[in-house]
Amino acid sequence: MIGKIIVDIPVAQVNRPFDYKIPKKFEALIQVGMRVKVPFGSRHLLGFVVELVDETNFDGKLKEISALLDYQPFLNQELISLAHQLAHDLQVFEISMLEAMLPNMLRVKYETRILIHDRQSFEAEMGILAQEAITKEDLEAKLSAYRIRKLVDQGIIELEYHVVDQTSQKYIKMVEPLLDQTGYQAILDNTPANYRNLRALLNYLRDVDDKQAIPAKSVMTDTKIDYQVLKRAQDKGWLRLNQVQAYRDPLKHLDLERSQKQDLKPEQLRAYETIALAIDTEKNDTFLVEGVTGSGKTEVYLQLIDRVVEKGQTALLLVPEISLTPQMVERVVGRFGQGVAVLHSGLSTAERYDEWRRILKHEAKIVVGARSSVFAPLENIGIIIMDEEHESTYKQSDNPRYHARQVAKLRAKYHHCPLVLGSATPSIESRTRAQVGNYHLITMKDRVNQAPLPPVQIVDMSQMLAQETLDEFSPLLKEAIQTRLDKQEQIILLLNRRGYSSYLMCRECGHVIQCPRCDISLTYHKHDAKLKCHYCDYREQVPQTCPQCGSRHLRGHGLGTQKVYESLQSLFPQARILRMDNDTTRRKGQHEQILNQFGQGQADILLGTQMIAKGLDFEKVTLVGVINADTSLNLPDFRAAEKSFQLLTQVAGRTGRGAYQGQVIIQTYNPQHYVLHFAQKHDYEGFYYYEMQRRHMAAYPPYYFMTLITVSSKYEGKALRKVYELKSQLNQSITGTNRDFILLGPSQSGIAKINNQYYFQLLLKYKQKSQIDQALDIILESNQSEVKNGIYVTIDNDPLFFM
DNA sequence: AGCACGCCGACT
DNA sequence: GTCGGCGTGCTC
Repeated sequence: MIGKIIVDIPVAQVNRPFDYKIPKKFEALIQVGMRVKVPFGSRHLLGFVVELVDETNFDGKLKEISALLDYQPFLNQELISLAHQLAHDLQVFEISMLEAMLPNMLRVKYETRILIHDRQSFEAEMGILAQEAITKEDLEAKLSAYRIRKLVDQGIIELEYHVVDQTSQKYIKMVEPLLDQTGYQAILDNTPANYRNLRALLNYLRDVDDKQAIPAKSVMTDTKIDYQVLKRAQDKGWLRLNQVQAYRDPLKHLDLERSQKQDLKPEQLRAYETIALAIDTEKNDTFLVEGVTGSGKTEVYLQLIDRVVEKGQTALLLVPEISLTPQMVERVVGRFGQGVAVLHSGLSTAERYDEWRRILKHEAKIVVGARSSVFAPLENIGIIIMDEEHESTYKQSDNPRYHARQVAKLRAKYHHCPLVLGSATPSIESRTRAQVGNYHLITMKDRVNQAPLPPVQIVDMSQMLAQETLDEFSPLLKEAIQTRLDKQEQIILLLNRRGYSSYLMCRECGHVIQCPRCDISLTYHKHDAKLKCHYCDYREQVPQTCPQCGSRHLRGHGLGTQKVYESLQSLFPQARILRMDNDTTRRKGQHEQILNQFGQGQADILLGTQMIAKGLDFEKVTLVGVINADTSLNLPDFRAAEKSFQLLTQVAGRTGRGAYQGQVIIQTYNPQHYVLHFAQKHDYEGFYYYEMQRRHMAAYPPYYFMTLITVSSKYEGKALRKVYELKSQLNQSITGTNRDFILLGPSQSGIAKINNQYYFQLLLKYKQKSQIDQALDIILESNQSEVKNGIYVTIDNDPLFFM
């Protein structure tokens, strides 16, 4: 028996399976997906079994697997194959993909221990008496590598390589009563009064309601007896003590209020039935559910999951991290009880590991979680649902840069099950797939509570300049705030502060200078007073006056929450204001705490960055104000419009949820911008068609695929040399075979220098991924040698963020 | 990634 | 002859 093993070294040279002999004693136990310890070169490493075969092509002497680290595999065949596929698609090493799938607890540590065989010679060499345990570091500090090797050769010491597994399980002891009420009473009657402890225990056992196992700990505290007494009781045959694996149950504090099925409204019912048909027929269809905020998508999801579970299958519900609020979790757990595993970033590594094990043991049939739970080891999946599918948090921002949607698609295909993508504002890419018929489009236009979407007013802030009142609040917004304060209703104020790069805007006409080639904003570089394009490296001098209206009021734009908070306080001294941004939510749980405070009416105004736009549902909020819509509109990113539209639509959806009529006010220097025009009318479809024209004209996704290649180094010259080298390399290897291909750059990254590293990038636009795959693989491989020179190259297919 | 192996130069 | 410092290439 031969095992094909991927070893734990993320480099190109060993990015393939290695064959190992399986010793007889492991043959019955070993399975694909297990972690094993293997000798590799002169050390021992962790490896993953990816295949078990009978023959090898290797014409050397095979080594043997030295240990199994798991009793059962943590990854099944599906996930092993998925890792292989994704490693290829994402241009990462297979081992990186495998490790990204697993809970961190399954990572191992490597330790080198030193065994001293000839203590006398060793002490003579060291010049001191050897301590009991000497570490490799101690040794290396004292002796040169040459000397150490000599000692090993002479057999004076031996280096022992260990792979240290970190998994731990929590066990608790349970007491299982073996007799019934009369049985215990009978024994009690025959037990003398001086056996105080035994009598206490018998009393306790007699009165236990049902004869289910009870944690030994609670028996002991309730009866004030110790463990020895329980042992004696076991010997007498009164009870049985069991060791049971305990889970660190992250849900145990939740007060589970059983939530009931709600009746579906006609639109919901239609969506439900369409998708249910795919569940029943096990059809791998993708549905894009385009439903306005409040259209009751979640209820549809829950009922679909219910149907899947009834059918004996499992379900995966993906939500953005930020939506994974206690309310959301409660809603799902409340409906399905303990059969739900919840995976979110708030879990400790141990808790995550426990949830993972519950899934493996089929104790959890429904998984709710953020991005990485797309790898949950569910079997026989009947539906995968991805809520808020447009959210950029579904894409991992560092290697492996997978998008949960891409993974979900592969898994749904494997399981022959439907994939449901839900959003009020679908990503342009997904909406396009629906347009061309790859996805089934299901639209939900009605709000469940029949409330109309709130009216949106747009305020032109450039008018403010004339009035010499350069503060952040227009008269209209001020007045609207005052009205709500008087009526004791609540207000949400959005301060748009995404992105770190600055741009230049005319404060009189709102004009922002664009790249003539790329149709995105130019970025303002202070140090050399230039405007630069981050896609194609177009540059120009910063103009003195606005090219559109001639005004001299050109400014970089950016407002801090603190500053706005202070203005707000001085304008409305009586108002109770809560601030929510990265500073005030850094600590765990602060985010929820602020929301709870606001929900309980402990504040009048919630002022915050994008994070307040998501998923809040507060009935008394009747005013939403967007203080500066421009920031996100002018990001140097071709998706700036799309992101802005999503943000504005989302934040507008925070009002008018209850019985009260809502109102939305958006302040901007660009009142004529098409995004605002469509956002005002809550017109996603209109926005979609307009945006598609723009993408078409400027050759952006979904008309072209994009890949971003970033080169970084401590030395500017090295990075520059490399990036030009890559450019000519790419031009050579691709242009010949495929003319439908655009290579932009090199350009400086938005933040040219972070952590003393210089960043440069190339942007590839192309029509067919297969035609650039090879070129990218070559880059990945050659890049290996460059790491030694301090040059780093990263490849990001379909980048969501441009620095 | 580590580590062995081999070649070279420096120093007892 | 002994030691240490690199560049190269391999790991089932």
